[in-house]
Amino acid sequence: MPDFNSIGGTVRARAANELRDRVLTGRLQPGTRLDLDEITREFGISRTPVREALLELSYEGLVTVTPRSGITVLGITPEDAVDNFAVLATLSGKAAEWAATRITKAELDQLHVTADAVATAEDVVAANWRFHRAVNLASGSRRLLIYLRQAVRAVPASYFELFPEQVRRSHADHATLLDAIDRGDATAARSLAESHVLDAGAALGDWLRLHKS
Amino acid sequence: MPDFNSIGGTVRARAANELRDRVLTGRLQPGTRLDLDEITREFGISRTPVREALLELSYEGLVTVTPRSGITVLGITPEDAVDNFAVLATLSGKAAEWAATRITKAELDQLHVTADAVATAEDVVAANWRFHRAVNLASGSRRLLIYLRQAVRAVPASYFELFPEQVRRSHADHATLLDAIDRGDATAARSLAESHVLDAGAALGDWLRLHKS
DNA sequence: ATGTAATATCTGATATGCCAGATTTCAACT
DNA sequence: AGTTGAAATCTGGCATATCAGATATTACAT
Repeated sequence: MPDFNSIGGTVRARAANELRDRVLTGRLQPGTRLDLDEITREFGISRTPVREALLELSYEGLVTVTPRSGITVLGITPEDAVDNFAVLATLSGKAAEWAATRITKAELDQLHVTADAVATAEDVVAANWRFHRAVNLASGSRRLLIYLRQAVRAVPASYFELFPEQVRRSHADHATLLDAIDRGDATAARSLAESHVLDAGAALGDWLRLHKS
Repeated sequence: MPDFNSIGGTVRARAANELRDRVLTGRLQPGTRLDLDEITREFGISRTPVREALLELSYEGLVTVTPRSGITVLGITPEDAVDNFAVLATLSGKAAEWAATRITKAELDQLHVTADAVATAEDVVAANWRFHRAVNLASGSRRLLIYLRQAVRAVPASYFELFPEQVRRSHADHATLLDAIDRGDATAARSLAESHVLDAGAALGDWLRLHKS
């Protein structure tokens, strides 16, 4: 159990992260009724931050908050997780499309550096992350970034444990995507990015099928 | 000013709607610092629901809440609005794609009825709304619906005042989209839905350019 | 004058108490 | 036994007070 009173950030944010993780990993099963006061006691904090954390999760579609009635875990089924990854793929495609036309010279140079770093990085997952983030940022769309962030948050954290394999396998994808952005080929960039992320989603699907008890 | 204590729904939800509308219509300009207590006084409610409403807006990217420092309006520029519509178009495309393959017989029948209703409806905007909503629901993706809802919320309400024109003009689009779904042609459905919504976004762009003083 | 550190202040974050709508219980009635 | 409705209860919503981090101010030293 995390210590909600000594780490940085707001208490609400930490409660939200912890609860989100529990839902995404299935430790909180769909249909479970949540007791606000119980969470309050467990976390050793007051009701307000817990309540606000759960409201945040409700905006993300992970729980339902029925006014003066109760809070229920909606959860995320394996199908939901795959669906969510498909949406993430779609959004990533749009980001790459825009990046191809809107990217600045400076951003492009930096993107090349970031891409090269993936190959030699200690932490491949983190490096891969930075590459995709750089592409997304290059889209220059504040709105798109909002939706991307939310879609990423709904990916079960445990998936990333097997991600290194996936990252290495998809190394060539990055090169072709970067090339498309270099050429300013928006259509190709979109299509490449979308199928690239979709592949990662398929890997998640395989993993979930293997792990369903 | 709305009466926050007599209408239905939670006080927080009404405060959020009012504040969101003010941001989207530009009555609250980007960069404006918000005073929690001032809003509290204006709305005649306490700080908790106002605070939670603003947190909600922060998740939508409309304001930034800096812990123990201040709340600032991020707002949505005309470019953001068009971008947002493009994202909405992308998501709608995905919804149509899935609908084409996943729709049930019953849903398909109902969709035809809903589509026909647009032509004869009193309130074309609402009827058009129901059609698109029906397509989105037919996608069968809970996750996608979450993102669609959020993208729709970021569309300036005032845009819908000129929407009847737009709806009538795009009537033929619905027919071809419905046909694609009938045939189970996912690729066509996606492409048609996306460009259809994109057209509406272009109309919004034109309108914004005309109205920028 | 300028940089710096102590302090006053400002602002949201959190804790707590009370309230009201929703739900359940249970008893009176048919 | 089935139905209805009133009361008890359960649950989150809202109000309010206090707290703590961030920021601005000011006084002091250089």
